[in-house]
Amino acid sequence: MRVSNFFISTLKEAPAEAELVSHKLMLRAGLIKRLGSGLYTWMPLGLRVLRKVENIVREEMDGSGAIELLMPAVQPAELWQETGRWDVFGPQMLKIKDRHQRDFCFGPTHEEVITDIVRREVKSYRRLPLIFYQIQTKFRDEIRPRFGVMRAREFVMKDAYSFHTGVVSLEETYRAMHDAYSRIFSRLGLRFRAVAADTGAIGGSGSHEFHVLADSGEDAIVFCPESDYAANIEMAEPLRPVQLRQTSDGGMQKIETAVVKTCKEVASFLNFSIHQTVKTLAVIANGKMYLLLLRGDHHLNETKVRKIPFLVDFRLATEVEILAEIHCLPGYIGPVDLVLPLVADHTVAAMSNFVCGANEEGYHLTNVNFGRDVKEPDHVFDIRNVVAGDLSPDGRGQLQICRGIEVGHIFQLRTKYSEAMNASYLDESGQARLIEMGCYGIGVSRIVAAAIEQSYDENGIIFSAAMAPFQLAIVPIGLTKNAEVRSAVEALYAEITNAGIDVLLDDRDERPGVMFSDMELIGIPHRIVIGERGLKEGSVEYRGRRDEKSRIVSLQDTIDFIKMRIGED
RNA sequence: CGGGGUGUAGCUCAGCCUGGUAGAGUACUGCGUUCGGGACGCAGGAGUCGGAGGUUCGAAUCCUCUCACCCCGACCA
Repeated sequence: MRVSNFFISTLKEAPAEAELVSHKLMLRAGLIKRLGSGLYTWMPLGLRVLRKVENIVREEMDGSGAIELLMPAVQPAELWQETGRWDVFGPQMLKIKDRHQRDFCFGPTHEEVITDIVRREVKSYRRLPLIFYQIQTKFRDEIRPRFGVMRAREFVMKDAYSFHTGVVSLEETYRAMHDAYSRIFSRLGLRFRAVAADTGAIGGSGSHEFHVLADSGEDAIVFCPESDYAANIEMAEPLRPVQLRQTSDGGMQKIETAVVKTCKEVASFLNFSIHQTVKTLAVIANGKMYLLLLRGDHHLNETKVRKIPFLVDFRLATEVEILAEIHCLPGYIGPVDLVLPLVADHTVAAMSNFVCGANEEGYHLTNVNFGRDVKEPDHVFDIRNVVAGDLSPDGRGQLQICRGIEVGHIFQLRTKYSEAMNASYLDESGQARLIEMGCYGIGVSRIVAAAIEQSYDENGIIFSAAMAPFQLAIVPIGLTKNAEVRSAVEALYAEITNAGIDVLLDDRDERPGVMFSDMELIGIPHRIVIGERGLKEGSVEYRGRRDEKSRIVSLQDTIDFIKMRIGED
């Protein structure tokens, strides 16, 4: 491709709207253009990158036995009403009406449509298992779209759905998808990690998220360097404490702490470690108040709490409710002398001689012990987020936490949709059975942003060979003025094109600095410079995008050298 | 949805406080000089100052409303 026949539009300065590195670079390199909040045009250069990602995804899906189809982006409301998700999905779903005032949505996902297809098409166990997938534009009306295509409202997703006669077959395909995803992200040159994930309302037995590792990631992921344990922070469980309580001789004491409220403040005010403080959260579930007990430095994990049967619909109590029930302001609540049910985190249940609120404004209690000063917790659960240093649940080391960008998610759906939509097959004995299902998503457009987030320098994007819009840039010096340069460039360009290498020839009449900067900004992995100076010696210059310096290559060897360099990617 | 901020040329921004003919850099067009890391000179095109209403002889500037965009938050006492 010649630049003169293509379209590149780079910017020296990033538009003010962009915050994240990848967002800035994608705009500066002219990969994307913003149309509205969370709506982006993929410019020709960006589209090439997107297509490379799509094709790798497609190859690996095809190679895993998945069959591509393409479903409509616009879906009738009736299907969503069947599964109850028309209301459940909420404001994230873009609902639209046609001219007859019939309800539709712009598909945020396609479980309903594909299940509808399969229930009509598949009647016999002989047709199963089946895996369908598509690569398609989705729309989710995000609360706050941000970071360019990272969290856009309209985005490209690969979504796959599998159908099975039983769990064994489902688990087999689930593993095959897990492996395919690992191959996809490896081929794309990404540093990633698969982590156990919460199945949420969908339920089912298994779910994994695939995260590209990046400090700017929106998700916290927990892993154990000593073992292969890795989980989303929603899911990760610390090993339960085994140490026994050691009740001291000293009795409980009430101490004036005045305006000091948070555990951190109280700990430093009383000169205790924050590890000796307990914070008490008043929550309401089913119209009843409960007290959740956490160690001062720990954070409540809402997902875990909602898995406790009587706290499924919990919410934090309001100040008014707390005043009515405990007669004290938030900040000074404690479990002592209250009849409310106590739900303690495992860590708290093993604590002794701790500090907590005195249920009186301006006062806290020290040296508090379960069984002596306060009743034993009514319930003990894991209700907190793990922190770095917690022991891994497999007992094989300390957990660490890092940031990730979720680019893939696989689910064992089981029969949630087949049941709601009555998708069944006849087994060998002629009996109707529900189809077991799995679903598997990849955020194709998000991958582009995530990859940049993971690989850039002060000059711009550094694309892996697999994702780069072009493999090689040819930058001629003096193309229009020097006939020798022109003929050498044309000859090499023809040769490289014939060799099937994706090459971009910068045939603009620009100064060299402009061309160098642009080719670096857009992240092309390899570059050849041809100028009068080198041609006199019968040589050209080569430089890899990550290289410190150029190296001289003889003109005759150029094609072989390039093939070799690209082959190393 | 709550809080904060910003809307002036394709992009980055000044001008607004203290009302008086709309600016710079960059990008773009033409000519010339340059030509191995985002050149220089001269000339030029380009903005109903987000929109509506109001105050005023006069509004980018003051007031009211509205829209868009960005950031933070949306339960962690």
